[in-house]
Amino acid sequence: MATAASNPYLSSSSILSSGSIVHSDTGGGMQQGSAAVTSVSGGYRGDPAVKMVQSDFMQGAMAASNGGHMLSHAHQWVTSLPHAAAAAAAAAVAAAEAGSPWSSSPVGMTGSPQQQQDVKNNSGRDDLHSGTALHHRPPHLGPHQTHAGAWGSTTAAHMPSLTGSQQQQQSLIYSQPGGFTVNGMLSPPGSQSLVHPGLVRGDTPELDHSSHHHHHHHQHQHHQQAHHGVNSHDPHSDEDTPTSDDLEHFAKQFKQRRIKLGFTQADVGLALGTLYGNVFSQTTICRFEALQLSFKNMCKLKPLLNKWLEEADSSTGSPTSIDKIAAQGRKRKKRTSIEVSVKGALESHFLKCPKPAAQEITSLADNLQLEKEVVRVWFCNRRQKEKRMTPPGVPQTPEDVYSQVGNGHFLVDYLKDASLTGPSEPGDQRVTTTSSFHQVILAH
DNA sequence: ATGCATGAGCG
DNA sequence: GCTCATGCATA
Repeated sequence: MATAASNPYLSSSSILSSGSIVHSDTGGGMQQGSAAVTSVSGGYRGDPAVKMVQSDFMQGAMAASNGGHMLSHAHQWVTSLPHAAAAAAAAAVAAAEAGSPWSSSPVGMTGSPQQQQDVKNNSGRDDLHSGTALHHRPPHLGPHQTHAGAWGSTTAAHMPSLTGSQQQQQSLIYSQPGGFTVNGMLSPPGSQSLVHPGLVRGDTPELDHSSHHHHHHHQHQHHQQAHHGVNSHDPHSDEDTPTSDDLEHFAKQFKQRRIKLGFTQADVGLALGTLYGNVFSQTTICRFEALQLSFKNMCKLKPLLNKWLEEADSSTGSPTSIDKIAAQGRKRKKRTSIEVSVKGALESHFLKCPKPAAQEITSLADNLQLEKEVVRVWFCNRRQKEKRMTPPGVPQTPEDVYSQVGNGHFLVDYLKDASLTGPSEPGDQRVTTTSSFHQVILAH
């Protein structure tokens, strides 16, 4: 079933029987002549070996260098227009529930009844501490360090300097809307009597991570540190603002510990919620470990994860009741799957112009037969991707594989360039930086 | 692990 | 409409 290509944000129109239909789409993996929206193949469900392909990046790069496609596909679904058929199912589901477009729907949803169990369910971990225990009871909690708002303020104070012109931040402070956990127990939204949000959050992770400072990094002396560059900053920035190396190291270590302890990324994300009231998804944890977040974001999460780490290995066996977080409510647009060939085209355009004007997007969308919105979002995501710490397609351990690229820490440098660009930076320099990076990759 | 999507802020 | 943080859905 094609996704609602012609009807993105659904119209509350048709009323279908719901669930079943929608399911056939994703579940069966069957598509009837949909265009770009269709998923290409269903190949390897669970084969870890094959999954690493950085198709997107590589393809794009190659396409660009070759001057087009690297693969000449016989299939040209791109041409077939999904239009009509598409929307039906999606619309139906939503319609059934509420008036609002993406209203939640207990039944149909987009096709996946389950939340997003990820890999975790299969991991041996479940067996270990079955049912219970993803969360460890914090041995200490309320008592110490009760700097209400310390988190936000502290962070806020430093961030601006390193973020430069564009990484304006928004939410440095989180407040947990629903239930949060105090001792590893989930408190219902209404009955969080024991501790008030402020207290929980007052647990400034910031200080935490610094106190936990591990042995320091190694070589690397090239360049300045990732942050303080343009701004008058305190020399000891090492304390509060981690360097790229710090982050890299931490991330690596974190992952290792996590695995050692038998937790999945999802577990951690959930635990963070119970510890701080900030739940994160497997995705985010994963990206953190892979350094695929912005420098700033990495800095923000580090303290939290560090805290979790401490909790995790300190409380060897004090499992507490576990809980699954509440389901999320709203409806989401069906994920559009873009054809490789189309991606290639988008990539080429991106290389030429990372920031196409609205009109250009429109024409592009027209040519590729994609929704304008899809194209727009694609570019947004693509740009965002450029800004991440670790460029796609790069092995996690540069030293091992691409050591020739200077000092093996080229990523760090890349990072610095990216997140450092002073206040006066237009913000497109990253592209330049990355471009050279691309070439480096291609060279191999 | 990652692609496409959502939404809050900020012009 | 962009940037950013974040995540559902998927490969």
